[in-house]
Amino acid sequence: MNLAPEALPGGPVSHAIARLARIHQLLAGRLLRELGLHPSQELLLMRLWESGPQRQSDLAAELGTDSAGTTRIVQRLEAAGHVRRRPDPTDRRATLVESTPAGDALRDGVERIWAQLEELTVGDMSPSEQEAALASLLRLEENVLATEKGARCGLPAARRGAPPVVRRG
Amino acid sequence: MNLAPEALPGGPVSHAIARLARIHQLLAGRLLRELGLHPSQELLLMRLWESGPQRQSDLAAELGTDSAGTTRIVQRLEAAGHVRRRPDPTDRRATLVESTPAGDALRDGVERIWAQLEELTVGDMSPSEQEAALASLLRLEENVLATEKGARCGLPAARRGAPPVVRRG
DNA sequence: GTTATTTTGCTGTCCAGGACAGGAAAGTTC
DNA sequence: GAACTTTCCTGTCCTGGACAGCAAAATAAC
Repeated sequence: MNLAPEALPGGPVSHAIARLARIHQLLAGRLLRELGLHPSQELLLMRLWESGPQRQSDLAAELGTDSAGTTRIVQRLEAAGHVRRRPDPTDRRATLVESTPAGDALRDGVERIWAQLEELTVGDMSPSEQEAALASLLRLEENVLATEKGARCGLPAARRGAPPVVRRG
Repeated sequence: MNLAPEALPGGPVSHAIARLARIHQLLAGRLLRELGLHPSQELLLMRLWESGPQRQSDLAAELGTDSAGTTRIVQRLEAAGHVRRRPDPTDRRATLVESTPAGDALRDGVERIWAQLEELTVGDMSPSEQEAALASLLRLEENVLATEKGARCGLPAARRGAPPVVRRG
């Protein structure tokens, strides 16, 4: 735990991640709006396309939100006809969420958006540069994920005695 | 404009960015909550600490939000006493936003959070790995930023004839 | 078998924030 | 002086995060 190893000439990596995160999500969100999808809605749909019907609790875990938030995202997608719910035959508490044909119809558009984003992001980089960037990103993701999941080790368990200072604007 | 160069074995870089962005912002947001700051509030404060008093329009540009959103973020920070506004002597339309002593007092905590985040994110990486990751991140940020600013060239100018499909949950 | 506990999902509430429309005031251009 | 632009504000609508509370179903304990 070397808390201040040595300063990198380009600033902390976390700052670079944060800046890239913000700008990338901004851009992705704008592109996605063409399809009438909000980022969380698109993310949920992508999980369904990748892994088939999912229980809401699993979707919630993957989205990083609680069950309440997931419920509403699913409700909106359902109202739009992109998603359908059916009871889980093995557990009558649970509901399985699956993409409808109308939802599947969005897939081409979504993939086009991602291809566009990919071109804008790494279009001018050589294959080896792209691979290096990808390797770094995966490594960073792994680390953050380990913290997020395992957690409780180095983390001060945020949200304990944290007074909400800035409220009620 | 080679739109589909070759598939990388680890998936598109954009997907990796999106995943890292989401998980990193989630983690950063949780840590920040200890200080009672929301991500945008903290970002705005950091800009003030870095560059001194700023006009709201400049802050809006840096945050990527419009003037309305910036107004409210500033209002909340002002209500909490972290920020003060004073008229710009050179332009009576504009207001300069600056950090108050109470706002400055948050700086140590914020930097502690970032150091913690840095340790969790790159703590197990060698200096050369960190430098490589940073270089990749800066390169990606540069590309996305170029799209975001210059824009209008390859971008279909999102939000033109984009029907909001999923609403009114 | 009955009771307690946990899991799962829903609703309500509060808040932050993104986007849009509209408007007032100050500055700029003609 | 008139027209236009910039800067900021307000109001409105929507999404989403977080929390509390609740009902139904499943599981564990007795």
